[in-house]
Amino acid sequence: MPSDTLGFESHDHSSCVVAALETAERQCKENKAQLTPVRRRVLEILLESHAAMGAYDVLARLDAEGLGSKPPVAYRALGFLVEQGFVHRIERLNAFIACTHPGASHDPAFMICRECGLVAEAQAANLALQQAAADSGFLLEQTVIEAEGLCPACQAKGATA
Amino acid sequence: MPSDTLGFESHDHSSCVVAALETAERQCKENKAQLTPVRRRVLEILLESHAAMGAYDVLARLDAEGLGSKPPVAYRALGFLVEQGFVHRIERLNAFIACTHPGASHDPAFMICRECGLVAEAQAANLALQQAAADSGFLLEQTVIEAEGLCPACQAKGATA
DNA sequence: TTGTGTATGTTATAACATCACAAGGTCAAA
DNA sequence: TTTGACCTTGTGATGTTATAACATACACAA
Repeated sequence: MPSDTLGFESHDHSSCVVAALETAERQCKENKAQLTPVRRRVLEILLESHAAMGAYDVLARLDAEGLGSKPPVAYRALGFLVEQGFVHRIERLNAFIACTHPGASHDPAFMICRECGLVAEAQAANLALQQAAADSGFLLEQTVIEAEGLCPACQAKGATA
Repeated sequence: MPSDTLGFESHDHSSCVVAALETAERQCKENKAQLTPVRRRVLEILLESHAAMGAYDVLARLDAEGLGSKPPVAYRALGFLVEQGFVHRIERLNAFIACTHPGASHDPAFMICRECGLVAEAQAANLALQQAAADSGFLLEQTVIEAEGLCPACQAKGATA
């Protein structure tokens, strides 16, 4: 039973991958969206590591497997997965990460370790921001919340720079 | 007395520019940092419009004025201004914007109008995120909070797409 | 069988960002 | 006054991220 870290805690990774893929399959069926081989494979690749990956890293994997070699292939698949909510884009890193709880309601926040690159997903709606938006009449459609800092492991290692 | 919008409300723009420049000058003196001509001009350019500008837009202005034509010139000046806290980077837009209240304590949040591109800066510390970080042992150093939606004016215009 | 919609393949290019090295300027220690 | 340390700028080359535009293929229904 292999294990990895997620949300800075260890978890059963193989079952988490399987569950995420099943959820994606089910939700695509419901939405009449097609989880094609490329799209499915990209989701698998992102699920393998819970770290954020750049589009070109994903593309390199696809290329090695003969699934496509040109940027649009990766960007289209990633775009689809983001649309469906299976993958999130991390603006700060220009990178993508598989969603930790697909299907669940979504206003995700991310904690990014600047030392090891691990990214944890949290639910953290920003009430103060919602208040500020309401006060100024701004119609809030989507929010990006990304925190950078040190994960517990890297703090323990005494990393500072 | 010219006026422009900021935070989606109108304000006295010329006095706001002057005040921001004065604050920058003062703070640089205190920090023994040099507000060189290029750096000062970049800050002025960003202050002119309260919209976010890309590094290459800024560079085009510098080039037109004979202050530099190569990307590093713009990126260095912007990097300096961000470091000093006079300018913020908007990750979502890969763009930069002059700080609305330089000198004040900073954990800024931004509201970005997807229709007209106007950006308002708000103070909106995310308590839920701080709680989540504390719970998981993550040391939170910096947070990016960027909301996208429609500003009051664009809502009034009936913009939807 | 033809049209329509969705997905993919491919070329080219746009947009954003940094590296590496040279050159000038200021200022203080020698 | 010179030397060296440090900061800033100039510049060419390159690296990285992302999309436009157009062609092709395939599936399914009219």
